[in-house]
Amino acid sequence: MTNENTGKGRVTVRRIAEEAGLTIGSVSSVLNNKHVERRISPATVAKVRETAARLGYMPNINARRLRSGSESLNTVTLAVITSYEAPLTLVNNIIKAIRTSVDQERKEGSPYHYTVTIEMFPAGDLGSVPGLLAGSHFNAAIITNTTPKDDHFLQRNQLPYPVVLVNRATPGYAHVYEEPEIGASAADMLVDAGRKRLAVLHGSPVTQVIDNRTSSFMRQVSERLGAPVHEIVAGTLTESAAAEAMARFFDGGKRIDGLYAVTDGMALGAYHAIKQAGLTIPDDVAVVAAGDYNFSSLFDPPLATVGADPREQGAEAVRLLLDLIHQRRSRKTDVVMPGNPSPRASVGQA
Amino acid sequence: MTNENTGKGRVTVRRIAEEAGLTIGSVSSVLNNKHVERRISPATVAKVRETAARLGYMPNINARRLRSGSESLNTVTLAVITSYEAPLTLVNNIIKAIRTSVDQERKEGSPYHYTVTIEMFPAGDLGSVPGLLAGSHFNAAIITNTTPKDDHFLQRNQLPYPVVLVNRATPGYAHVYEEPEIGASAADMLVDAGRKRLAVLHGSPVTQVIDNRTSSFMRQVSERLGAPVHEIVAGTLTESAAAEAMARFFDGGKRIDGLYAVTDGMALGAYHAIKQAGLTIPDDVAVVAAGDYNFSSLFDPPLATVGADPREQGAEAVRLLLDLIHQRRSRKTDVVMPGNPSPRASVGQA
DNA sequence: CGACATTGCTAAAACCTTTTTTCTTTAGCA
DNA sequence: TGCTAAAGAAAAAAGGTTTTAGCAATGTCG
Repeated sequence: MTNENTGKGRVTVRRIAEEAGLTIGSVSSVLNNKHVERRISPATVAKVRETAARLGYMPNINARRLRSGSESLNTVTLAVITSYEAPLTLVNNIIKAIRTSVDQERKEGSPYHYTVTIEMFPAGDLGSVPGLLAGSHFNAAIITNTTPKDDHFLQRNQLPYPVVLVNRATPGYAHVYEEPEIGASAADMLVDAGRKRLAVLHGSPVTQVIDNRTSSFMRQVSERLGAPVHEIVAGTLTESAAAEAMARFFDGGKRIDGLYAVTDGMALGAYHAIKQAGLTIPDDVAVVAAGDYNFSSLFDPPLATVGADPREQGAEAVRLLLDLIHQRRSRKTDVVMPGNPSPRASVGQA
Repeated sequence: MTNENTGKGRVTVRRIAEEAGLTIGSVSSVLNNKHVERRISPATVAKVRETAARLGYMPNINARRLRSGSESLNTVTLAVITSYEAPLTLVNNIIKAIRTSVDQERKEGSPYHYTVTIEMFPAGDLGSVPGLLAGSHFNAAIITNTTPKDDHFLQRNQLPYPVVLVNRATPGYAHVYEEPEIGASAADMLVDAGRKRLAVLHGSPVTQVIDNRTSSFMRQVSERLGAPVHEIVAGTLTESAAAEAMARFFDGGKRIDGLYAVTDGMALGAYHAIKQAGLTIPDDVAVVAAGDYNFSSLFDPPLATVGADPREQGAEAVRLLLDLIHQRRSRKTDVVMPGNPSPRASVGQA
């Protein structure tokens, strides 16, 4: 049984009321299971239920929340906005950080309720997020995994609500971003370990963060070695795409002794391809990656990383956003996350 | 500058209007940047802006969405509900599946707009999710990572809107769950490889899925070997907790030749501990895990898994939910995901 | 048999916005 | 001066829902 609502717009309580020959109020009482206290007769209850089911009634959540409860008065809607293609690990950390902070506030007696929504956009098309410009869908947002194109969009259109960008700095917004020189630190690790023939492994989408990691690495290598860097480009930022790209690279007969992967997930893929090619880490190829996961120390051999702790980064972004929302201007408006180098066995360090 | 709203309830446009000696309509025009077309004087614009900023105005999103746009008429709010403690990998897959399905529908001319919200609850306290019983916050939900306690809650309180449980089957709900016998398949893999001294590695929270994986493994081992199974319990379901628990186990002088990890992330932790202990995989210890990630084939050695593809599982849950929402009853109401065994090197198979 | 409850429903207010319509002032011009 | 036009702001309507107050008919009881 498909619903019988034939094109006359969405089914509302009013529509049900008309159809059933009743008042909006009575219908509402039944639909909210208040028919006992409101003394609605069983026959009426049945009729309303039947009609609602037949028409495929779906309540308008906005109207419902608007009307009911002082609770709605203090509801703040937060959006986490990310591109489709990017890995969700950072988003996870942000979501968890939001829920943690919010619960904390709650315990401290804040009257606010928070709702968290997720919006995704095709990389480069941030503008397609509904309600983004008007602010009609949320009160504040954390935006991440943007491409340079998206950042330009943000610069052209100043969003009229509190926003924290987890990304490269963009004028006019609060932001949290990892120290830009982590690619350089990675280069240092490899060069200091005596490696000469280096490669960088990256892929699409080329978000600002990825671009940053890549370019600072290449710049530093060029500065210290004066040698070119192999650029190995995977189709996506996934582990398996990384493995494939590396395998292709080795099949091409190319040889390197040091590799920088822009995410540690990609490094895992690279590990596999390297071992597959009969090479050892770090003796034949030293590997270092930017750290997104928190378990790269469990790789075999433990993976050297340089990078900001993504959990800390998520927490910092949320802290910033809540400060903006509550107009606590005492706090700073942007945060650079230090990229702690963790030299580990994959570059020959204990 | 903290906002000056002193406890008189939330700041609304009305409040701003009073404070500024204007009408609601004028205030609204300014706040929506319509002051040019609506011919509001610059002085008034400034006054409104100043007042809004001073009071810390935050628009009521529900009221805004209710009023503006036919778009709001066809908005469906979907919730993804999960426990805090559980890993978000399944949730990721669900979110991505939602966005994909929804875009697909969109292209096919569906008039609906979808909003996705995330709700989290402390494991065992599903009831604390706001709006859960009344359905006042969303039109439909996918609920996952529940504990047995949560499932009882769901059974006692039938939720008055479409719900898909990603979990063990619960009467009265549509559900997607992985084939219950995957623990048994894992046991078979280990026993068939000639392993006799087996252990299972799990941790909190003990969701239905985890419980299922564990108990079917133990049952099958007991049936086939008649021998007891070591139960190694990690603090959480994370990689590092798994590594620690395994290290403790080995430190206790215990010896095993086969291990079943309830998630492949935990298997990664176990790998590390096993190698740390000077043992090799699979010669000394064969390892098999239930597959949550999609890169376990890149582990060293490639990890044997039995498990449902989490991407497929997410997609299936979303398909089910949309069917329920649109009352397409032709489709089935529950789905059992087959647990495809992937024997790999970690159990001595190519 | 009149006061009073109970039943089952209707009517209307309220939630907070946005948008459209209407009204009042002021300015411009002949 | 008398009229029109423009500017600026007020007023009202609309959006879907829940809840409160109330009304008419019927039943109960002293």
